[in-house]
Amino acid sequence: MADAQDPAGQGLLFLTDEQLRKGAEAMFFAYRGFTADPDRILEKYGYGRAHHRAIHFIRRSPGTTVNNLLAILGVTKQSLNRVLRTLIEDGLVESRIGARDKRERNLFLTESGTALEHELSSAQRARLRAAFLEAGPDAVSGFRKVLEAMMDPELRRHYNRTGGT
Amino acid sequence: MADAQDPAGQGLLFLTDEQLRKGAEAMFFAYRGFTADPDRILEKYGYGRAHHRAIHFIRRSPGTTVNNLLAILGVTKQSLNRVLRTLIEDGLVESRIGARDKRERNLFLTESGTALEHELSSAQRARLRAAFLEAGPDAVSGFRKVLEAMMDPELRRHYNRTGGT
DNA sequence: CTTGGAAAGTCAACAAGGCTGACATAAACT
DNA sequence: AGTTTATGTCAGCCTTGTTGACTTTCCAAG
Repeated sequence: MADAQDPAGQGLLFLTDEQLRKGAEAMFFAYRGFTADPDRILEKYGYGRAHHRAIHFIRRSPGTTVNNLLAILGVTKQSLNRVLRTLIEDGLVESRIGARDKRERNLFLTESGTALEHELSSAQRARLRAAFLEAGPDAVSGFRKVLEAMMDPELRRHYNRTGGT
Repeated sequence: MADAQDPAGQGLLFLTDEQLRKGAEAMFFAYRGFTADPDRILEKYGYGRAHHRAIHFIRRSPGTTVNNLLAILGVTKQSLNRVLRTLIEDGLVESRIGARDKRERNLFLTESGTALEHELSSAQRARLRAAFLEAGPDAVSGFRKVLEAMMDPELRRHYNRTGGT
């Protein structure tokens, strides 16, 4: 029954139900580790993961609009707005009325917003750097390949819309 | 500045800040895809991700105790208890008083609990299977290696406590 | 120039699922 | 007998998600 996915038994052992379940658990446990360090930092400031996500994507695309952020984050505008409002009130994010289209708001990190972004991403990158080093470049390439294949097509577009070679 | 992490410029390009940020986004977008299918199924039954996690780990270790589940899931007993109570009331999970230690409760999936577990894990495995196939066995190996390196040591123990070769 | 619709913001209400703290019970251990 | 452990439960709080209704601003087409 372990070979239900591989009746011929030749080389598809990485697709057995057991291997797939194991992959699912790997995602679950790894994601916990992935968010653990930023979560601890956010708590100091009274923020949550939602604030982190907003800050991250504003840094990635300075001047991005609320609508664009909504598409990336996949939440409702009311939910995002609540988070954004506190960040603006606290002076971490600046919302400028659009130049071309004045209905739009262009979002930027302020100096202190940039500082928090850096604190958060430093911690997260440290964790990833250690994992990447331990696993090695080939493993990292595979990691990226599998994760990309796991994304919804629409999100995959957003993922590929950025820089890194 | 792209090479701040690789002053020598020789072969550590996968550790640049840009690559690490990209890896972080990969985790974020992929996790969204990873949970999307089960989330849709859970909604049909009025459950959430918390129920899925409980069901998953009870199936993985039938007869597991509440305490063990708490350690794996990393939530408070009040939070887990709320989820567990609904699953027991709905007849998806059975809670038997421990044989050796009568303070403990041993948790099992009932027939209908097993059915829901199967529906959830089927959807999740289908997504993973497609991703694994697209990426190939070597990529999958790297995927697993990086994710394992990303876990907190304590969770890594739980991860390695199970079966799959 | 008016009107239709898109972009954004706001208010209210609600739910899931985290959390803390306090307390109850039963069983096991010392 | 007294303490510790495992579990359950009540009450209350927070974050972050949801829906629905409504307003304001403003672009663009008729």
